[in-house]
Amino acid sequence: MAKELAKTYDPKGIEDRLYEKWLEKKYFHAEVDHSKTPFTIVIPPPNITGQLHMGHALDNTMQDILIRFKRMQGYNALWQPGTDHASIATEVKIIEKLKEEGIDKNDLGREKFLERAWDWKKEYGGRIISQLKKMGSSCDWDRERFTMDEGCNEAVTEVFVKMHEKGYIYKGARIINWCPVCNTSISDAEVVYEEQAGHFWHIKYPLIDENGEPSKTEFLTFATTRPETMLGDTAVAIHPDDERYTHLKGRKVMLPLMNRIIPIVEDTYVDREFGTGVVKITPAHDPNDFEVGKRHNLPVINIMNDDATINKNGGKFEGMERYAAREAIVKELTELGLLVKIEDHSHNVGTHDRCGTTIEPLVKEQWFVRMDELIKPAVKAVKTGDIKLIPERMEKTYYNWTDNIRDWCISRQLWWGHRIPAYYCDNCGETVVSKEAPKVCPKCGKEHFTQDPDTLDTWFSSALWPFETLGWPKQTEDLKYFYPTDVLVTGYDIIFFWVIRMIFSGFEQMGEKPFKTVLFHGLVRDAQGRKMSKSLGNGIDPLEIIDKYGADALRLTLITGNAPGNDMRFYYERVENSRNFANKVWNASRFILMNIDQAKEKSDLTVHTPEASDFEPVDKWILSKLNTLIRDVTDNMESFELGIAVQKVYDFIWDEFCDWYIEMVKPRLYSTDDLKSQNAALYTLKTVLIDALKLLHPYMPFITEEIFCSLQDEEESIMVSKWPEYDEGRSYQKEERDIETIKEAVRGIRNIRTEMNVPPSRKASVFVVSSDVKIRNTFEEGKLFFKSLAYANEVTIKEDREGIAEDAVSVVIPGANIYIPFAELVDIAKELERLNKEKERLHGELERVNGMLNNEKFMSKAPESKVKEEKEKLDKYTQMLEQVNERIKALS
RNA sequence: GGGAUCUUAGCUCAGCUGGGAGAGCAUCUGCCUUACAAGCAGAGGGUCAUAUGUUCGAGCCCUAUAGGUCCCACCA
Repeated sequence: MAKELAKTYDPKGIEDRLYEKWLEKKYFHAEVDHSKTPFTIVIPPPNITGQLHMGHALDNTMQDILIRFKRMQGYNALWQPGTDHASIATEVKIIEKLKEEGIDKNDLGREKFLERAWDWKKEYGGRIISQLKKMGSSCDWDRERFTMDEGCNEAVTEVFVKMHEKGYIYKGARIINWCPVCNTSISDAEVVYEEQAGHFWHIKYPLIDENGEPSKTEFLTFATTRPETMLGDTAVAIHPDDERYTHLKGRKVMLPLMNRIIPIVEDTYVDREFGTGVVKITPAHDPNDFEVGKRHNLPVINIMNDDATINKNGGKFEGMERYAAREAIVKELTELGLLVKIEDHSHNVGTHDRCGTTIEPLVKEQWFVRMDELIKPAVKAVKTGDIKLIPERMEKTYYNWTDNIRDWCISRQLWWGHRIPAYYCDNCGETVVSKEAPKVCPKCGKEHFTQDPDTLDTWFSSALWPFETLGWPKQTEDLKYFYPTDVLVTGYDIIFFWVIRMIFSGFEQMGEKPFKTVLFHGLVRDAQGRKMSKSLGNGIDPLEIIDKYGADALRLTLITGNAPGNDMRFYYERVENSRNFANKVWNASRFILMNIDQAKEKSDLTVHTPEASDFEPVDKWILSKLNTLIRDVTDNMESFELGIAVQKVYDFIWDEFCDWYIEMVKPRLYSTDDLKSQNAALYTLKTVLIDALKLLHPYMPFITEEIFCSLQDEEESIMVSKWPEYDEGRSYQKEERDIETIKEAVRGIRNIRTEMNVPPSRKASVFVVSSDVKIRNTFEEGKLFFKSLAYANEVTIKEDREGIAEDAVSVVIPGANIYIPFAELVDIAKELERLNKEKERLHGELERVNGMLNNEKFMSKAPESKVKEEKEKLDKYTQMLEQVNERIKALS
């Protein structure tokens, strides 16, 4: 006995209850099973500081769709979940929280700070997980991991030590990006450039004359956007071929304010066309200058402290904040008459992606990963198609990065993260990189070591995510079975941070790609197309949407109306539409359940598999349509066209199934005359519904499960049911054509009635006239439909139009004329006008078809099937035109 | 400077390998038809940015132009 369903679909309560059930039944859990093919997805681990936002909602919906689809297809589907410690993001949050309590990070000390961090993790780390569950995510929660859990720590140390041994990881003093607010180095990928309005200060340095004194008349003028860096200038550069400055070769200039004599060097880095063709060189504070400095053996003078104040190398400016120093320096230069002019200048300024602070390029000792060799297999994998990126254009973005790869700065001056396994001998300073602290120094034999205080870039551990979560460095069965994973689903915005790093790490550590396919999605933007952000306050909370419309509606909204990899706009009308669809599915199901129950009550009919002969054409029509749908949807999903696939299911359920099939079978359900026919109708309704629900389940897991359970007598779950398969034997071409003909006739009649302003309450006789016996048979079988769908009270099918009122309204469809005589209708002029319009349309069609068929080139070059198609159209339109002409003649 | 991408109905967007332009929302007209008014039946609305080419045939492919968005580089 089926359960009673509520009148409108209310997801509240239902969703949580079903999710609990799934968890209890362990449907999400995957174990190694060699009788099945694995299908694996690792989740992009959300930050423990995180709250679920629309980006997560989209990302996880896509993954859940794929996992549920593959699970139903019989794969051993594993969705590996977990969270990311998110080094800097979390550290910043904790510092903020400490600040509220009036505590300074440094006063607290490293150990206590880390205690607080772990407390934070305990408190908030689970929050996003519970939010993912609200989305319906079918992750294997028994396998939940954390990038700083024991196994991941082990993996990170293993990789660091191994790569150091191979020379891929090295320590060196190089120019790095420094965030003076976060007090740490950051990688190139973490720098975002912002167009800012600034100035160009044209400054001149006095040349040194033959007496070794600064000249009062000879100067060298150049322009800079950061005058304060002059304190660290160690040269001025010109282009070797610049004729304007040939006479200056080998000479020196006086660095004002510092009173330091610095050389003029020649370097092709200088662009002669730009500015005055002269560049001041500050090796310690500019990446390009650093390179120039290396080429000319220039000293590197660091003038800045870590907090971006001027240090002791800045002379009297020591202690000043960088911008204050800039002002003071410009002022002094002006007083000295060395400032030539100030221009407005807009330029790109590097800022820290976390905090927006302008970064300072500084020379510091840091740990780096050498990239040139590592990247090679990662490039090859994409080039050869071993790893597929969807959409394909992402490959260009990928190569753009790999072609210009630079060494990766991985050390961070932070506390929350994996501490670098490098130890320094307290006695002789020897560096030892090893999994554990060394007992004695290999160099001096002394015992005391201090571990490097720095931690690793958070992406260093997430780069290992696809295999560390499966047990690596242990050679587990899980690893052998589930690796490489199948699909990675993520936003295109972290292709450099994460995707590329996972790929080269996979090849380096595992000797195998981490995943076969990367499915990229875009950003979810607000209704105006702006990025959702905290500062704008335009973010929409997915949990609020779930609360109001249900997780299914949210999921459907996020997955439709958007091409892969494109950004999408989120607005409420779209969610409402999804919610309405959920309700549509709900009510169609309710209707079917009601009728199954009523058949039982009234006729003691239990729905069962009918005899083949019990099926009516309309049953075969919808079964055939469903069959095609199954094939198309499966194809689309297998090629990751998730939005297209669900759109087809949507259209099928709403248009074909609800608006046509259900309406067409109603008379059979309401009459108890023919139980065989009624059974066939009920059986078809139920079968089609169940398969449609299955196709829909990956997208809308909750509502489909709820209905599925109501339809099944035994306790089951749709999520472990079998994915429908295309069945050659269920393709009914003739019935498809016949029902389409009837639909066309019904639509024609409805159309005309509306045009004639005939109210639905006004029933009319309908005559179908066709000289073709096959068409007459089709209509004979479909007679009933005109009564229920086209307001007919009587339907007559005839070979000719004898006996039908002259002034009857008519609809011309291919192969038949349909007449509706209205007693008082008589606007013949209007009817003629309509027929003439139709005639014109048909003329147009014929013109087009004839154009093609009379074109020799078309006939010789177009594929046969296309020619045949057009010939059939020619016949059809010719015939229809004749019919219309006849009518016009009769009425004129 | 390099690259990607977009320009399709009033709005937001689909349109997969070239073969008669679609959806949702909005608008207009009828309907409380016993699953659903979160619904049903209909209607209007598009020289698919512009220009060239390739092709029997172009929204789709080539080239150019205009405008928008984004990514990378960072000329001090």
